[in-house]
Amino acid sequence: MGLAKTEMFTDLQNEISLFAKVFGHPARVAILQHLFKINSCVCGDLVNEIGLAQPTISQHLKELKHLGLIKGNVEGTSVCYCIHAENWTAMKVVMTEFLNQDINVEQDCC
Amino acid sequence: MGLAKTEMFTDLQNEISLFAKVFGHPARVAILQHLFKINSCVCGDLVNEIGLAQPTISQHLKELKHLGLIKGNVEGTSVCYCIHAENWTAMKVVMTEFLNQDINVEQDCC
DNA sequence: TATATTAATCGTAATATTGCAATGAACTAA
DNA sequence: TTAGTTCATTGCAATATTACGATTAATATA
Repeated sequence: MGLAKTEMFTDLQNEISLFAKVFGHPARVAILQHLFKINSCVCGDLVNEIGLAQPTISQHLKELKHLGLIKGNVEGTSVCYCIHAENWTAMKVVMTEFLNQDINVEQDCC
Repeated sequence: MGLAKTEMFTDLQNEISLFAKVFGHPARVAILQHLFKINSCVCGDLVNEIGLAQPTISQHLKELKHLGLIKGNVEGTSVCYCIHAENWTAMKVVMTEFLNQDINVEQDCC
């Protein structure tokens, strides 16, 4: 099928999985790391930095933008992409809570 | 292609994306939450709890086990699955560092 | 031994993802 | 206007993922 049955899960479970999915490709991880590193970016830089073709980078940027983790401002012929700080923080709250589920658990069973 | 070009990324970038990918499906998120909640589990419970067919749950468990986030002990005819505490902690270190990239960044550019 | 239970595996269908060449759209500069 | 630059979109091929029915393997129980 290739199609997740999202209707049988909670909104939170679906939200977590959507954030995780966008981090589930090394190119998008690399793009985000680069944006954090230089704190401002245009797509051309990323093509040179990462090594995938321009349409491929553009597609990954689109997915990051769709989730709100980055924003892009047109500046002449180029586009300035950067992290969306508020949305990143909001995402971090959700993901951190998921990752920290283990803190109140006593012991594993087996 | 459907095939990530992992060779052009760092080990850390690939590691992050592999962890994220396994969280990129709500069923696996739900399985992990359930395992944390009851702190011990057999597959049959998960089938009832989550609502997907038994082979589907088994497949998701396999992926979680493959990454080391859960472990399964055979107990008679059933299998006791639980969180692999050490590996979960190790994963959390990697993912938390990735999520906290924003803490030392001054301001977004646009 | 025969039957039941539990979970893994196999096989397959449907859909999603990844990657890129080709093209297009928007702007800049000569 | 014409040519160049930059990035988005389209279209397609290759591969991955998701889901489940059917089956198998392993164990338990009558």
